[in-house]
Amino acid sequence: MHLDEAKLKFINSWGTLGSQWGINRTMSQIHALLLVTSKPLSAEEIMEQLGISRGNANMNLHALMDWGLVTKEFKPGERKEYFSAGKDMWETARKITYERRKREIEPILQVVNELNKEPITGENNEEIETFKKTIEDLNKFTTKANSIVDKFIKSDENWFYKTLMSILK
Amino acid sequence: MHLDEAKLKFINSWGTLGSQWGINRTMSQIHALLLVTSKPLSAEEIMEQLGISRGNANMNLHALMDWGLVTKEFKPGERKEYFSAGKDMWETARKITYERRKREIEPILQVVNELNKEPITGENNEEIETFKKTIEDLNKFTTKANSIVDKFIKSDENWFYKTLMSILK
DNA sequence: TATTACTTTCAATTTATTTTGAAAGTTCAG
DNA sequence: CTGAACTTTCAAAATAAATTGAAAGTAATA
Repeated sequence: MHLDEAKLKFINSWGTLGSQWGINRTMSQIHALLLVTSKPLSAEEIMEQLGISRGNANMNLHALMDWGLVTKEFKPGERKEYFSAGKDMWETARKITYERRKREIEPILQVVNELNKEPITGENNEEIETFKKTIEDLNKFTTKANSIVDKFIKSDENWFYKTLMSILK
Repeated sequence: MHLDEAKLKFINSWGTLGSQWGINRTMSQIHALLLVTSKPLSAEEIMEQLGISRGNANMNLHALMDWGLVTKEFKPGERKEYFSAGKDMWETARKITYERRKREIEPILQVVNELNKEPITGENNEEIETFKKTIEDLNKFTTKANSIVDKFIKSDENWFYKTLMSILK
């Protein structure tokens, strides 16, 4: 398969996946494009290669920089900004995990913690019990999941692979 | 806080979260409602409590049954269908993980495996190398992640907590 | 200061997703 | 078979999210 075709295939798949993750398609596509391109690209080049507008490119490049997945670079003597994606998969995964935790786990913990503390009043005792039990279980589970993810985010690659091996054995 | 208020708060938060996960809001809300209700509810009751249409309730109840999070029940002598959510958080998490893996990890693996096998042709060797390296790394990483998740899905609760403790220590 | 070479913003448009509700379908009791 | 009690379907409407592109903003240089 020719490189251009392969790149395109990768970019499109990554884009589709992103959207199934609640990440917008263009953002993932830009990321994919930068991942498989050896040299930094300018906004122009990205717009052209993906066929998107300037505004769209700009917004999503900024989102990618917020996530820490893409960095801005300058070429000496040039005014234009160039962008490139970190190529270390381990770091990339960590950063994505960090952002997803922020959006997916932390909000659960917040609500569930709050509801878990508060005393619940009402007439129907069975309902109250069910409610309290559900919230309590959810709280326990989420807290554990959060710790694991946290450990992962803070860990280094070697620790991860070592631990992983011991789990999978 | 009164039970009704607490339930509402939980249902709304769970709904918002769902949507940040790429799961539709109503689906999560129905799930939340059933999670905190001790007795099975009919479609009517769900429609009424969440203020949604019959079609919407029906579609999302089916989605929840597809995920294995909700089951249909019949009351003796009644024609109506009643629905309730499994209350075991461990099982619930496993089922959600299973579905998410299907949508999030498997498609990456498929594309990346395919691209990894195929020889890449083209003029620019540096670009080809970058491409191959990225795909290869991604393949390794995703394969590992997939194994872990798989292990989690197939494991039982005790194994999980034990392993977890050893990781978190 | 004015010009040039860019980047950023955002209201308007387009596209995608969700929701509705009425009609069609099903099942069962009589 | 018929009607009642329900469930399912799906085209149309509503809502939400992403995208555009032109105008406004910024910063360096002459």
